[in-house]
Order: sequence, then structure tokens, then C-alpha cells
Amino acid sequence: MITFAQAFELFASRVLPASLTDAAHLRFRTLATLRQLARDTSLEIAEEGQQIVFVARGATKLVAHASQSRDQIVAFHFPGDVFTVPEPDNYSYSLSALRDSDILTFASADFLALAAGEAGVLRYLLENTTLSLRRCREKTIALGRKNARERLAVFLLAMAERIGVEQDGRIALDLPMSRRDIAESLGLTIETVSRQLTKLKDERVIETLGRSGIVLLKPSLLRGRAGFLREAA
Amino acid sequence: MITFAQAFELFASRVLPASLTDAAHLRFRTLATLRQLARDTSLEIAEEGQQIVFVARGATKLVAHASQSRDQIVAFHFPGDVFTVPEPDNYSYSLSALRDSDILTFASADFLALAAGEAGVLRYLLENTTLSLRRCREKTIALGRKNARERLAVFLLAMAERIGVEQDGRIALDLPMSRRDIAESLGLTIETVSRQLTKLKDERVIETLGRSGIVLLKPSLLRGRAGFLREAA
DNA sequence: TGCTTGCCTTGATCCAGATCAATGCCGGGC
DNA sequence: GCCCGGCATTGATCTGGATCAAGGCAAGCA
Repeated sequence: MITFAQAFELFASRVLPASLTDAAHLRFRTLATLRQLARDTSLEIAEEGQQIVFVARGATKLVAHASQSRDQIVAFHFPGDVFTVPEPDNYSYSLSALRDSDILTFASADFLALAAGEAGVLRYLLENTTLSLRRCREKTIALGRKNARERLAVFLLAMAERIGVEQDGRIALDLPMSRRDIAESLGLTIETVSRQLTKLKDERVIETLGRSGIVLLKPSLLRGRAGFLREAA
Repeated sequence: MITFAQAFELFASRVLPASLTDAAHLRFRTLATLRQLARDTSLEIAEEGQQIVFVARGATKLVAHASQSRDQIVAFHFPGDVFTVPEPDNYSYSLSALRDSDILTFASADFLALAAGEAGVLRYLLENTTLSLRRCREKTIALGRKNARERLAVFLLAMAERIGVEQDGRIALDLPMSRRDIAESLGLTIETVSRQLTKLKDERVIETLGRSGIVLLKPSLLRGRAGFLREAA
């Protein structure tokens, strides 16, 4: 649990240019709302319109709700991430905490109006949105053209890049999300996720420690089965 | 076929604020490159890094190439659209013309450097990127959680919104893309696309005219089978 | 430290959509 | 207005992953 001041300071140091006047700084501060989400609780984004979100602590998932309780996880987010939560269109969206999390939210319209004069802030937002878009496109490729084994490989490599701890060639992961979350992110079922992980374990590509620990023993091998353009060794 | 001057004028009227000085206007103009792509030809985005693209005329597809000639169409674009083509990462990307097209391209880095002082331009880019992201997320949901019939419905409705011509409750489409393109966009095979279209025809939801013409007879019926959150009548 | 609850794993079966294989037909060229 | 090539449709079969159905086991709690 962190305070609003701490969370905003994290946000400001990352997003707001050092050159920003104190007055402008304060105006951004007025727009921010701190939401402290306990594990497994979620934020419904309904009436408030598009939101800009900054993750100060924890880990979250952005979930899209289609009909018949078919949910698709659109993205996972970790501390430091900045992203947009769309307002409901054909689907409704919610943001859930995978662990206890502290996040700052801004009404998008207000934030952009304030940032209109601050090219640095806009540029930062643009870069982050472009990054989200790149990740989303890669996910599209995985969901459209890859089989279960490849999707798992892609997922593990993406997590390795974002929260992995490397040690002499191995990469250790402490996954905050459940098998169900992984399945909902990859367009698979929990059973298939489980079976593919077991296979990777049998093939000595990964090792598991309890429910959340996974060690990538041979990241290069995993890259080879991710179905990327350039096959790795 | 249109001239560079015409294409840039279209771009400027849409993207550059009226208040922009002539000097700045000219600098943007210097960065633009006109590419005239004949139907079925494509632009490889390789050495040049991330590009910002404006479609002045025609229709294009953004294709991601994974291994083994498995291609995934990431997005379709129509006149007036502004979007980014990522530089190659795990995949390579190319932009192909569905019809004869005229597009303007800008090296992203140069463009952003120039736009750094122009909050209006940045804001416009940000809004377009956010729109691309929203569309990409909706596609993720379709690919992750919907069956073939629903994907076709979603596709037809999306096309109706972008290039449809409404006339007394019906929406006429003249699709510039082939069945193969539709399949590669929806993560299906051409055979499945064809069968689903035939089914919709049998059910009197659509009518086809030749290879490219489709009329949505009952858009609301189609919405009902798109698997959106709020089922339409 | 044992219990209990909710994940996770494993196994058996099924089916939507892929794949394989013809055939049909649109539209461009002459 | 006919011919041709490539796209589209239709049919038969196959299969990866979904679904249905038990167990196993980790983590929190008493």
C-alpha cells in the first residue's frame, strides 16, 4: 500500500517533463485518482469514459467482456506501465488486480486537454500507446495463426522480457496470473494451457516451482518454438 | 493516380492545424514521400524503421509475416486513415495495395521530431493510434473468443461502418479484398469464409453480387450473431 | 499439522474448422 | 462474345483443441 503522494511522484518522474512548471504539475495532480485494488478485485470502467491508467505497484489485467461470460484478456500490466482503458463499445472493459495494486487513473478527456500545451507529455503518451499497439498486434498474430504450443512459447517469452529475472542463461518467472488468466489471454482453455506446460516440462524446456514459479531453462529453445519469423537455434 | 501536391494537400487539411506556419507546413512537406502502389503490389518496411502512413486514395492491408508463410492481416486501411507501420521485431510487416493506391509515408522519428512543437499534430496522431489500438483489441477478442460465424459477422459489420453505403435499411459493400484476405484477417481459411458466407446467404441475411459485392439485408440480425456484449434484436 | 478449498493436472471423448480434393464461375483480354 | 486463368464454392475427411469428467496438490487457515 502506498500513498497518493508516492504514487503521483512515481508517475511524475516518469511521465511529466522536468521542465514542467509547478503550477502545471499541480494541475495534473488534481486530475489523478488513486485506486487501491486488492488482489482479485476490479475496476469497472463504465460511465467515466476513456481512462488513462498508470500502474504504481502490483500487476493488473485488462479484460474485455463479450457475450455469454466469454472474457478475453487484452493485456497484462506491470509497475510503470501507462495505458488507456477504452470506454465501452461493442464490449465492456474492466481492469482487475492480479496482486494488491495501486494505480492512478485520469479521465482521458481532461488529461488530454491539460496536456494540449505539453508536447513532451503527449509524446510520451503517444509512445506508450504505440507500444500497446505493437503488443496488441503481436497478440493478434498469435491468436490468428499460432497453435497452442506456439502461443505458450510466445507468452512465456513475453513475460520473461517484462518480469523475468535472468541468471546464467536461465530466466526465472514469478507469474502473478492464474492458469485461467493465461488461457483467457491466449484464447485457449485452462486444460490446454496445463497440458502444454506439462509438455514443456517433459521436454526440459521449463521447470515449474509451485503454482506461480516457472524457470525457462533454454530460452533459445523456446524462441525456436514460438513461430517467429526468424527461427532461433 | 494523384499528384504529390494533391496527396499532401489531403493530408495537411486533415492532420495539420490551420494555424500552422507556412514554414512548418513546408517542413512536413519535405518529410513526405508519395508511394503509388498498383493493385497487389506491396511496400516492404525494412531498413527504414517505423513509418507513419497516410492513405490518400485506394485501400491497403497491413500484413505481418510469421514463419512458414503464415501471414496475418493486422488491419485494413481506407482513404483518410493515418496509422503506424512498426519496424520489424519478431515479425516483419508489409503494406499491400488492395486497389491502386496513393499513400504518403513519413519516417516516424523525423515526423515526431518535427511535431514535437506542434501539440495539435501530436494530439491527432495520438487519437489515431488510440483508434488503431481499439480496433486491434476488438480483433483480439474476435480471434481469441469467437467462432467462424461470429467472426464473419463482426467483419461485415466493421466493413459496413467503414465503407458501407446505406440505403433504406440495407447496407451495400464493395469489398476490395479477396476471400483469402478476409481469411487471413480473421484467422480462418478461405474455405471456412466461403462456407460461412454461403450460410448467411441461405439465411437471407446477406446477398452477394459477383465476387466483391455484398449487401447486408438485415444488419440488426448480423449484429445479433456477432457475439457482442449487448445482443441486438 | 492437519484440513479444506479451490486451483491445477490428467484422461476420455467430441466437434468446429483445417486440410485435401474437385468443380464452378467471374471477369479480363482479345 | 468467347476463352482462359485464377478465385470461389462445395464436398469428404481428418485433427487440434474444446468439452466433459475425475483426481491430485498447493496454499491459507484453524
